[in-house]
Amino acid sequence: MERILIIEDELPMRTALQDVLQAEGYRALTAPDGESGLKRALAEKPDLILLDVMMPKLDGYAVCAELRRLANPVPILMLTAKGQVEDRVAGLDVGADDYLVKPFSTEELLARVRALLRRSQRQSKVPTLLALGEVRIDLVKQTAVRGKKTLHLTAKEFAMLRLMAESPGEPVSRERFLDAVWGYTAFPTTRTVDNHIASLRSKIERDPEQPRWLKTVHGIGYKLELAK
Amino acid sequence: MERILIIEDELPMRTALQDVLQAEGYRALTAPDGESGLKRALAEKPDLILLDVMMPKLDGYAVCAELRRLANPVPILMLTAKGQVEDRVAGLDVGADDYLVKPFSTEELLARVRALLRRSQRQSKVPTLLALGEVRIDLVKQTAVRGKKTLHLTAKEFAMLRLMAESPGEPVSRERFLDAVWGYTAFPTTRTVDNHIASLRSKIERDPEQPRWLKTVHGIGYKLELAK
DNA sequence: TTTTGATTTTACAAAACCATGACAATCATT
DNA sequence: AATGATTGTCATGGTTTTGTAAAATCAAAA
Repeated sequence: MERILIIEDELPMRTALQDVLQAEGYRALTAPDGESGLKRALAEKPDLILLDVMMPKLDGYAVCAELRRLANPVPILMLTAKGQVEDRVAGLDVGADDYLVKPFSTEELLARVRALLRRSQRQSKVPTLLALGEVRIDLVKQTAVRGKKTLHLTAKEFAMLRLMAESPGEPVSRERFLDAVWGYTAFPTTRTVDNHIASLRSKIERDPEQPRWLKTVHGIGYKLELAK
Repeated sequence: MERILIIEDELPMRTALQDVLQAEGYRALTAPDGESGLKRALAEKPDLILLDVMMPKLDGYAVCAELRRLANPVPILMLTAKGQVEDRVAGLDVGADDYLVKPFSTEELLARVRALLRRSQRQSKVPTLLALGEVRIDLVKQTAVRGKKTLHLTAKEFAMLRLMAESPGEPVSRERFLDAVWGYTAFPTTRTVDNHIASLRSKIERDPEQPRWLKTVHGIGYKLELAK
């Protein structure tokens, strides 16, 4: 699940943003001023930054400018006080990706957050086509076929495959499955992961009891073994 | 690399636009007024023009009108001052392709720039005509027929089809529908999307209960399956 | 204003999917 | 081989998601 850093000095606002984002399933990190925010941004590499303009010590422009000076491409959504044109120009100048003028609605915030995250996701490079014997899986279109017969996998199953495909051959722990696939707002037991794995195997393995691709790593979790 | 001509008299705005576009990997050309802008447009044949409305000498409308009079098909994105409705109408009247009301966000700007560039690129490659069995849909003219009978689709329905047709076979989430079709300032429920899909199906599917083209992707959203 | 059509909301049933716990099988270690 | 821990599997009940009709709302045109 995506991690979003909130840099905002006013406590009520900070808390409100945190709540909204967490309720939506994002992991929210916070910093109460520009200085610590900058540090945190560099240390934790969030997927997105919500950045207040008006702050003591280092203001939003300065944080943004410094991140860009360090060639950090993290998407930045600036939160500015009432629409002043200079604000906007200054924001664009220092490299913010989008702007939101206070007061704004929760929905509008979330829509912009989604849009920015989507944009940066599109640039990531995960293999989208898996070839497992005569089974072909398209992780983008979310389709799977065995020869000519289409296999029906569920959204969770695709998400699990996607996670394993990110690091082929490397074991993925049940905890990691839960964090990445289920997010931070749902808490099933690790047993649930096993069930989904079993279901996946019954669909993509020729002999589910002797899996060729979806291997168990005893004491750890599971891994996806690509052609070899 | 696409070349974008910025015709804008205010220096800070011009510079900001230039920076944003260059950061995004476009080549940005500039002109400080309508007269030189028009010359430059004709001389350098940019792939897109950002055109401010309010300018000394030749204003944006005049530039746009003149280009069109010369049968120049370059995509034009008009930049208009805050909420003057006449601006919009007038802009589209003289042949602009899209318009953006100041103040706007970087993300909005880039989204429209991308959309316009995509559209002009696609005009040669991907047909704007969808063939779904005996149903034919023209996404540009916004017309649809089943055999000889014309089907009446609404604006929202065309917009949804267009979004899905951009990435045939790939699932489009309800959030993405809402963000892309409804925008960042209107927030219907995700249920609304379903209703529009149902309506679309009833019009374009032979058997809406067993859709051949407009498929559900459980847990995600919908996708448009083109001929296979 | 009234009309008309589009859009959104609401509500509920149906379908698809998921989580859980029990127990069996397997594994790693002694 | 015995033991304790881990994993596989199944049935079951519950939850979420989706389809769709009907009502409410909205907006533009007449």
